[in-house]
Amino acid sequence: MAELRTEPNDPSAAVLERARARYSPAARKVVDAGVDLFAQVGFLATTIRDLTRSCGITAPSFYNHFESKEALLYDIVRTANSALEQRLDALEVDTLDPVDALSGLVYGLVTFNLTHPKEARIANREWVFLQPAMRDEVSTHRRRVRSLFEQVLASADTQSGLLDGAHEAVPDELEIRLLAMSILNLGIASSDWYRSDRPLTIPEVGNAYCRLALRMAGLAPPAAPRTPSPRKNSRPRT
Amino acid sequence: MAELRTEPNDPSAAVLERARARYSPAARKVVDAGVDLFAQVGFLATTIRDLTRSCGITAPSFYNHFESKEALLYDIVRTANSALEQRLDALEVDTLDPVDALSGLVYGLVTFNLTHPKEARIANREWVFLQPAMRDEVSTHRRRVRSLFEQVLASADTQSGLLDGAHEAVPDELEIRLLAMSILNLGIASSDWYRSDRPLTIPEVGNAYCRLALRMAGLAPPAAPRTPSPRKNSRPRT
DNA sequence: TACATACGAACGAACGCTCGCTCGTGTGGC
DNA sequence: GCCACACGAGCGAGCGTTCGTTCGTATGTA
Repeated sequence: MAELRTEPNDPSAAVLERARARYSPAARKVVDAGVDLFAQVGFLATTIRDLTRSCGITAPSFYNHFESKEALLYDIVRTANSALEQRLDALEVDTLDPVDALSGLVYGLVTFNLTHPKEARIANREWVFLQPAMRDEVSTHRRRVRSLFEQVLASADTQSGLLDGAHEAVPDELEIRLLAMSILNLGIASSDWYRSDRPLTIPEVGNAYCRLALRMAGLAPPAAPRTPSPRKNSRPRT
Repeated sequence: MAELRTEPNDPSAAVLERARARYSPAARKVVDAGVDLFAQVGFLATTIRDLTRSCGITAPSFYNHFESKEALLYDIVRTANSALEQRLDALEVDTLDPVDALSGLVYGLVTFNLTHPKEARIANREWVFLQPAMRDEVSTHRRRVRSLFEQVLASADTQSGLLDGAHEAVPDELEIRLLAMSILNLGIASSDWYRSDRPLTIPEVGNAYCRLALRMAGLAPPAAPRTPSPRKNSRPRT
């Protein structure tokens, strides 16, 4: 079970904040500007001069804080990735039943992406511009997260046979990977349309995506939704 | 109903091919190189010199065929968009029941993206680098496609009340938009993992995504899948 | 208190390079 | 003879980055 966490609401926010404490105040400004610009116009379209202008220094001063433009991207991506990974690992999904495990993963993923939409966008879309060595490391992290989802979906399948892949030509293993990729993409897409000034709160959207993911996995009835069971403190209900 | 179509399998391939007939052989080579490179490394990371080198001409010769690098991107994006739109419009979804309509849209979207993965990737990811005027036009096309999905999902909801949004704080309209965005993203994601040398054929994947979308919309039972009804010629079953 | 030292952080100037793109010219097939 | 299409040369602009230097402040020592 996962009742050990102390943060009541969003542990990843604390993780992300702590990771940023290692920057000096000046470097922190640079990182913030990088997060803004990389998320808004992309890594390639962002110039050092754009970046430094938006935080009140000149281009050369950038290199007092980071080795290169790419090093800044790497810092941002790695920080976001490990914050998400810590959050999902803390769920200890292998101790939960499939419904709670999948719900927890989706809720954690979606609320992370909505709470830190810029960091999430960069981690999801811009990491491909890193050099192969760094990119491979990032790739490993992403694969680890994906395998969390696949593991839960596989155990949901073997434990209760709820997936309906058997009636088609699609093997279970591929159906599971397809499902995992799709659900992960939901989380990425969520931050594309969500705006914090909308009528929905982040927990509400998180729960909506949980129901959606359960339906996708065949773990929830479509027309007569099951009454939600009492939830862990990490996944508040509305 | 939609029994008027003549192409038995993939009408969008014909549409795309016809659209390319307007290019001279030399220009066609340039377009092909652009499709390859824009899809592989992105519009910004592709240089005119990369592009022309890969099709055997020099950089200046490029401008005998296209006004600018951006004009080439615009051509590619617009062609792909209108091919997809023609394909989905031809379904005449408003004459179908919700299950067939949603299945047809998802099947059309997914098989289009898998048949033309490079064009789809460009149309989905690179169009943002166009100037505002062109981008707005592309935006309109994309909104039109999205509204096709929203319209089908809305009619599915009002006709049969299958969506379970009512039991939560999420209004139906937002639930529908969330669903539409999610299903559209499935199609985009599909071309990220599908490789044609895999054991699955494109129609198989298309049907897998159909079942997934139906589950997402609450239009199919999760554990005991409904036996598929006889299908239109535009959506072959395995 | 007073001075020497060290350091974080900023700067202007400029480097080498590549970008998208243009110009004037050559040339081969209808 | 013409014209579509290729070419080499080269443009101005902007890129990421480096360099040498300065400024202000904190700290340690006498």
